[in-house]
Amino acid sequence: MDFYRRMELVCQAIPYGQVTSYGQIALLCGRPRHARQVGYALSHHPFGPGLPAHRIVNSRRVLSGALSFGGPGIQRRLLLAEGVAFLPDGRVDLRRFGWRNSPEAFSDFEQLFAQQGV
DNA sequence: TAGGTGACGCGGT
DNA sequence: CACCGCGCCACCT
Repeated sequence: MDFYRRMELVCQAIPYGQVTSYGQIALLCGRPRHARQVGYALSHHPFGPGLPAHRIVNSRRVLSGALSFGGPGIQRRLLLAEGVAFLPDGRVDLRRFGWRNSPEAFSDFEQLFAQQGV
């Protein structure tokens, strides 16, 4: 499905050391209200290696997919390795590491999708 | 075809 | 804030 190919393009655009949410990925894919599908795809769809899925957290800033990275704490370790800091309660500090998308980002992705035929 | 299931999110309390 | 209910939607029985 095109949605998965769009997801791959968007996820690969998440900057090193930054974090975003399932809903934001869906939005950038041009599919509002598809946050659950992003989560579904990450756990079922065979994306190639190197897809930075660990940079995606839920809107509560919690690492909900811990068990899907091969064990508890793996996602946290990957993020710490790229310099992402956590709050005392264990949640991600989105204020400092959240991926901010400029309004132009949406049209930029639309252009990329068209160019890629998805 | 109908019903259940989530790596989710928002609005109300 | 935290907690809870409800809406969401592609997939899989």
